[in-house]
Amino acid sequence: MIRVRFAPSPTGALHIGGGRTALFNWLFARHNNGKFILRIEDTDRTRSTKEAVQTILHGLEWLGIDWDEGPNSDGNFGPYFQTERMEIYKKYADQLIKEGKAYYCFCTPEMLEEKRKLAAQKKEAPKYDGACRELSKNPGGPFVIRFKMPIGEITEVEDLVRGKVKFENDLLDDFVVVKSDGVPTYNFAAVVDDHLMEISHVIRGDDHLSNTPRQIVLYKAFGWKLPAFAHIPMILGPDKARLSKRHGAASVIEYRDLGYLPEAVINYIAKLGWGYKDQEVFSRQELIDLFTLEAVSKNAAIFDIEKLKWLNGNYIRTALPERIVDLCEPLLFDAYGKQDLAYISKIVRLFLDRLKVINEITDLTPYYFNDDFPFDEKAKKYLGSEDSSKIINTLKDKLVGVAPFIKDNIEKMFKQLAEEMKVKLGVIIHPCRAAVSGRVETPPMYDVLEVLGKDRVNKRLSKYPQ
RNA sequence: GGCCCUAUAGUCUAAUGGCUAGGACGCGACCCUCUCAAGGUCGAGAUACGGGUUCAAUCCCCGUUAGGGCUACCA
Repeated sequence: MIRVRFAPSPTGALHIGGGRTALFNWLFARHNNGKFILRIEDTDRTRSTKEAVQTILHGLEWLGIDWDEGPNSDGNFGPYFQTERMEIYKKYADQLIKEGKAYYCFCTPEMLEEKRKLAAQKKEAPKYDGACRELSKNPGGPFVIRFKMPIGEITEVEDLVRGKVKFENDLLDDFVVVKSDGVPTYNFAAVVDDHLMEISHVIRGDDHLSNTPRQIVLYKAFGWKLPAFAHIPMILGPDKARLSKRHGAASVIEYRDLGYLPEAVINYIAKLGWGYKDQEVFSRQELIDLFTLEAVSKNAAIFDIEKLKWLNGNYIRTALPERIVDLCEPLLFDAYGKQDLAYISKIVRLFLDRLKVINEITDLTPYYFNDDFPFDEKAKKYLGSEDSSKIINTLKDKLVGVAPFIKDNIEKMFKQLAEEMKVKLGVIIHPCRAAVSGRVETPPMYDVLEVLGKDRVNKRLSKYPQ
């Protein structure tokens, strides 16, 4: 049975990188008819919050990544919050102590900090010196539990993405497995949980590759079977530094709020570090069908917002128009007040080919809602001259006679007028566009006029000198 | 500092020990056209550097450089 897990620590919203780790795990599980488990690693009690748990859950839900076991959907391997598993960790820590594979360490953080500084000065590896390793007497006071790293051995990580990676145990510390407050550290809790939850494949970020030997050594100490490991490359910002808030929106939910569709975000992050032939656009089912760890790339990828935008525009164009209308509606209400829904629907449909991001809709549409919309400098150039005033006046007179006021009839009228005036269509349309929208860029003029309606159009054209 | 990972255009990637190194975003031009989009056609643009192995290296090996990660009583 394939069992994988996504194990975020709830210290903030679901990050793009976390979202992709979740996605790869989820795709791997779904592809193999396995289970996808969500485990909350909240052992950092100072930084973990309940709110963060909720935002992570919402982020996953928005992406459509559902979990078979985890918060709100219990399986047989819970609890799925690490803070609710404290007795379990204690039991296994005690076992290590009893077997002489771990020991109590009474060094204070201050002492350790001092030693680290000294080592740095002497340009030596800042590594725990094993002071408490063979303590005969208990000096009392607070203590941590350290793992007794087997020295003189090589620990090999067999990674599904990177191949074989070797580490010398001697370079690894006697790392802490239980903190002085009795809470296990990440490396210890993850191993205990992954074993107990029968995780078959550990798929996680590259940043954990260097931690893997520490975990393997624990598996060995317990005599447990190793899971398969797959370390996927990191996502970086444009400056090649680890993607973070500094680079703009870094959390999944922010992309929702910015006007991206979840399927676009899924498609984009799936392609970041994974690919299938020359294909760019994948449905969710295609991703499940085609995803394999073998096709995961080894190199870190830079998050490219432009490509995400392109994909998003793509999905907007292929989505059901009603859905896009629904997404635009609250934004337009917010910007321009409550509006007639049928009117909104007509407007949004004019912009389906023009939106890359849903939220752009408000900036594109002020002239549909206000008569004192802003005027571009370029648009002004089409107005004010004697010629343009004449054109607009003539146009206004002709428009009165167009009935019903629909684009086919409007088009006929424009073409007739152009012929009568012996000018090209553009000569009439450009000033008209400027007058009714204040812009030089709009959807096709006949559509715009129809949607605006005869009254509004007439009113706007009337503003110009007789 | 030590250890580990990575290296194909600005970005994401494909490819084989042997064709003009393929695709996508972005960029430019053109077509379409009432403008902007969308769509279509075309174009510029890459194997980090230096050594090997080989008849032949983007691919295999070594080194350098660059970037990233770990080196916490964070995860």
